[in-house]
Amino acid sequence: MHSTRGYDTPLTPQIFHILLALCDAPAHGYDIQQQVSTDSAGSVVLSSSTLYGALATLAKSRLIDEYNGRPQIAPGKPRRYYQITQLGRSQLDQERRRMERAAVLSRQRLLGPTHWRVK
Amino acid sequence: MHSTRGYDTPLTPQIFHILLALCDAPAHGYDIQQQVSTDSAGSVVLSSSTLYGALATLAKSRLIDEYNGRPQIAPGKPRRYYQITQLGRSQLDQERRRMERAAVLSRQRLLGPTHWRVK
DNA sequence: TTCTATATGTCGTTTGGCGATATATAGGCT
DNA sequence: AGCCTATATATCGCCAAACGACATATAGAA
Repeated sequence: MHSTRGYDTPLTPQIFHILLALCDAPAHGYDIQQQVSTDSAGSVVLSSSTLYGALATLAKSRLIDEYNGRPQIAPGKPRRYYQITQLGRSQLDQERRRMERAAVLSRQRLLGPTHWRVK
Repeated sequence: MHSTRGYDTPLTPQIFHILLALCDAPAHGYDIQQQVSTDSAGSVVLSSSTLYGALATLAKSRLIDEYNGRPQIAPGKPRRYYQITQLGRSQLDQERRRMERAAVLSRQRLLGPTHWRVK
């Protein structure tokens, strides 16, 4: 019950980019969606179903915290804000290390060692 | 019909590492499993169900080709070998570019610009 | 002969990603 | 006023991906 195994080990590209988008400052859903697109140069485009589903799971596994922002001026639906936790940061950093390593390996193997060894 | 959407857009870490493992030379399943573990420094460990399932899907979407190797010496089950295709290489390279960009961004945001800007 | 490593596979379940759809507000254009 | 687009949040249901558990077979070392 309530397992909440939470996101662990390697993060999916989608989850990685959501956490990356929250790295500098808290944001609300729509902001995250835009940020992910620009961060990934258009290669990761989150549908709203993916986005809000992922945010709910991330909150349950405590990689992010959610809270209500005040509705701007007039009464209306309060925006929901999300911020990354310390746990979220460490997971993101772990994934960052894997990707850095993987990027180097794939660069060597795809482009050849010629591009690596200088002079 | 025949959709087989095939692996596109961003690759999952698992699929990425399988393609990476096949980058230098063709290999059989068990080799790939070992290679992925070492390539990822233990952060991606493929169960056999994930491995062979993914290999079947990759073959169907033509990112890899499969063929039977001769059973070594004595008669026995022929090993199944897998090799990456040109399409597979381009998909891997596309993902490599995304990861390189993402690695730089996350490094900056996690470690701060201090580590980036020199002097 | 027992144990471990090598080697390949299936089955059933859970989770993740996403298209379709719904709702609501704000601002600009005609 | 009527319409369009962007902003903003959310649910439902489908399908594919990931994985634990299990099954099987060979070869070599202890």
